Amino acid sequence: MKDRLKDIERARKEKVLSKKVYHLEKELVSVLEGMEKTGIKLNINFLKALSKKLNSRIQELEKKIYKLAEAQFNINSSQQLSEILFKKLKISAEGLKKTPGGVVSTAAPELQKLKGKHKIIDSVLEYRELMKLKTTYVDALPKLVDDRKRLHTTYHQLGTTTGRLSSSDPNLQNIPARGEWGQEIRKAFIAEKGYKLLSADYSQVELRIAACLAKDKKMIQAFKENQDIHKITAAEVNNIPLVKVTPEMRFQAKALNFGVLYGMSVNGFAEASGVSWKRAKEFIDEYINDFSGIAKYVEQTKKEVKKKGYVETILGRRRYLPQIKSPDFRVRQASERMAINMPIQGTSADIMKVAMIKLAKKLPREARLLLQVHDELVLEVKENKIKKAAEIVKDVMENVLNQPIFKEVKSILKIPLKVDIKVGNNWGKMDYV
DNA sequence: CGCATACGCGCC
DNA sequence: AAACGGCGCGTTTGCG
Repeated sequence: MKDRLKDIERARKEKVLSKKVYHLEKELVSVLEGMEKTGIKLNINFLKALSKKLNSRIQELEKKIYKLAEAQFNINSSQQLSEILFKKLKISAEGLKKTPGGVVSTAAPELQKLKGKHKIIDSVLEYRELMKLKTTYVDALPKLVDDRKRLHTTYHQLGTTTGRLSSSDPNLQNIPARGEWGQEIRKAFIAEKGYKLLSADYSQVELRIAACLAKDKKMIQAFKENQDIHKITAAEVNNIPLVKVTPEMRFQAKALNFGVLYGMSVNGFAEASGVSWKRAKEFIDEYINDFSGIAKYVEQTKKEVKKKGYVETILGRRRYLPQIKSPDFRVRQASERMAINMPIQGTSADIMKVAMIKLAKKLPREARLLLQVHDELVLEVKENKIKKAAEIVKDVMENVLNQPIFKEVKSILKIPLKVDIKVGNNWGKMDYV
C-alpha cells in the first residue's frame, strides 16, 4: 500500500477535501493502482534506432557550434554557453533576462529573440531540443521497463495544489507530443499484440469550465454552438466579422484565452503573444469589455480569496493561499493568479477523476486504463472490443456531469463536454474514430 | 562519492 | 519593470 489512504485522511483533516471529494479520492485509489500495475508497453528497438539518429544529428550540431564559437565548451552548461555567446562572441544581451544568479539567461524564449543575429543560435536551439529528447526520454525510458517491456509510473493522487494527479518514476505525463521528433517518441508507446491503444481527450475542458464558473454568456454560447472559441475571441477583440479573422489574430486570441486560465497579466500576455506591452494592454481591455463575465469572475475570486483565505473547486476541493495577505504586492499578485487558476484547473481534475472511477467500473475486462494525462486517458483495448470500448469511454466522459456527485452543482456547469477518441497501434500515430 | 540547487524544458 | 497556472527530470555546479 502506497500510503495513498493516509494522504487522503490527512488532506481531509486539513480541510482540503470536502466530504464528496474525500469519497471520490478513496474510490480512485484502486483505479490508480490498477493503472500503475498494468503499465504501458514500450518498443525498445524502435527507441534504440531513434537514439542513434538523434545522436548523429547531435554530433553534427556539436561540431558546428564549436566551429562557430571557435572554442570547445560544454553546451549543456548554461553558464558556459552564456559566457561564449555574450562575452566571446559579443552578441548583444540587450532586452534579455538574467537568471537569479545574475548571468544572462540562455533559455529558449531568450535565444529566440537572437535568431538572425548570429548563426550559432539556431544550432544551439536545435542541439538543446534534441539533447533533451534523447536524454530524458529516448535513452532513459528503455532502462525502466519490466520483463514484458512495460513501463510503470507512480501516480501521486494528492501531489498537487489543484487536485491534478502527478506522475513520476517515470513521469508519463510529459512525454513529448509536439514536433516530428515528439511524434516519433510517442510511436514507441505501443499496444500488446492483438490490442490497440485508445486515446480519449476532453476538448477545451478548462476553458469550458472557466466560461461556466464565470457565467460568461458569450463564451457559453460559443461553446454551446460548438464554435472555434479562439476564432470567436479573435473576432470579438478585433471587432471584426468571423470570416476576417487571420491566423495571426487567432494566435493572439488563443493567448488571451489561456491568459484567463492562468490569471492574466499584461506582461504575461505580451510575452506569450509577442505583442508590445501597450498592445497587450489594449487587447486585454478589449477582452474584458467583450467577455464581462470573465472579468467579473476574476474580481470576485480575488475578493473571495482575500476574505476566506482559500478558493475551491465545484466539488469543494480547497487550496489555501495565506500569502494573499503578504506585504509584498508581487507575492500577493502571484497568489491572486493561483486563486483564479485553481478552481478551473481543479474542477477539471475533479471531473476527470470521477470519469476514471466510473470507467473502471463500466469497461469490459478487455479494455484497461493505462495512462491519465490531465485531460486525456489512454487505454489498451482488445481489437474486437474497440468499438464497444470507444462507445463506453465517450459516453462516460461526456456525460460524467450526470453522475450523482455533481447533482447539486450541475446547474453551474451548463456546457456540454466534448471528447475526441482516437485509436492506433501506437501513441504517436492515431486516427480519429 | 552522494546530495542539493540552479537552470532549462518536456507535458497539460 | 513586472513569472499568466500546474507538474517531474536531466545535467551542471558546488558542497560536505
